[in-house]
Amino acid sequence: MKIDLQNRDAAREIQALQDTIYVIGGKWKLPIINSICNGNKRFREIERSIPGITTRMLSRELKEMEMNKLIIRKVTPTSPVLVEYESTEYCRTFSPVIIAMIEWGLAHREKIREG
Amino acid sequence: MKIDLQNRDAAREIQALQDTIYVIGGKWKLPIINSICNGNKRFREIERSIPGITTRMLSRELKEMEMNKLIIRKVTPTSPVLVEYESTEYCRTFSPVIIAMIEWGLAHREKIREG
DNA sequence: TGAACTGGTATACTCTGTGATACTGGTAAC
DNA sequence: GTTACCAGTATCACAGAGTATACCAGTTCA
Repeated sequence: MKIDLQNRDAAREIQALQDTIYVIGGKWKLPIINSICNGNKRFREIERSIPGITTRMLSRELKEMEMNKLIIRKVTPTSPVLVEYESTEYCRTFSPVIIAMIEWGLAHREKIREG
Repeated sequence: MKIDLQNRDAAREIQALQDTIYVIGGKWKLPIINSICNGNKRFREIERSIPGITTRMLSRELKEMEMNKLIIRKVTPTSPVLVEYESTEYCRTFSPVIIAMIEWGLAHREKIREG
C-alpha cells in the first residue's frame, strides 16, 4: 500500500467537504440559517419565509440547531410566551457557503429563462 | 393577503438557495464533482478518492449526473473498455460553492483542534 | 362569539437515499 | 492457476428524512 504524498491535499479537501455536508446536510438547515440571518426571529415568521417547510420539520431542525449552538432560543415569559430565535457567530460562518449557493441558484434560473 | 414588497428579494434568494440544494443535494454529488474536477477520470479512481462511497452509489450518481449534463462519460472500446469521466463547463460552475464548503470544513476542523 | 393568530406537539405514514454483500466477464501480473 | 485489477450490476434491507393532518392552550381582533 503506497501513500500518495501528492494527494494528501486532495484528501484533506474532500474530507473538509464531507464534514461540511455532514453539518448542513438535508433540505432545510441552510434555508433556516439564511432566514434567521435575514432577520426573521419568530417561529411562524421563519416558517412562512421558507416555502414548503412543515411545522414539524422546522420544529425538529430548530431543536437540533439549538443543541449544536447554531442558534439561540430566547423566551420572554409574557402571556402567551414570546419566542425568538437568533443566529450565533458560529452560524454566521456559513454565510460564504450560503451566498455561493444563492448566486448559483440565481444564475441557474437566469440560464433557464434565457435558454 | 398582503404582498410584502420588502421581502421579494428575500423570497427570490431563498428560492435560489432551495434550487441549488435540489440540484446538488445528498451526500455524494459535490464530492464526486470535486473529485472529477480534481482530475480523477476513472471509475475506481473516483471511488478511491471519496471515503465511504460505495460502488453502487457512485454508479447511480454518475448516471444521474451524466443525464443532467454535469459530466461526460467517454468510452474507448479497447478490451477491456476504458471509461473516462470528464466534467462539463456547467459542472464547473459549482466551484465557488465547493470552495466555500471546503474552506468552512477546514476552518471547522481547525477550530475543533484548537478548542 | 367566533375566527385567526401564537408556538409548537402528536400520530401516522411514505419513500428513497443509502448501505452491505455478492457477483460478472474480461485482462494482466506473480 | 490464482490473485487482483477494471467497470460496473443485482438483490436485499433499513433508518430516518420528510410529509400530512390534526390538535392544544392562550390571546387578540372584529
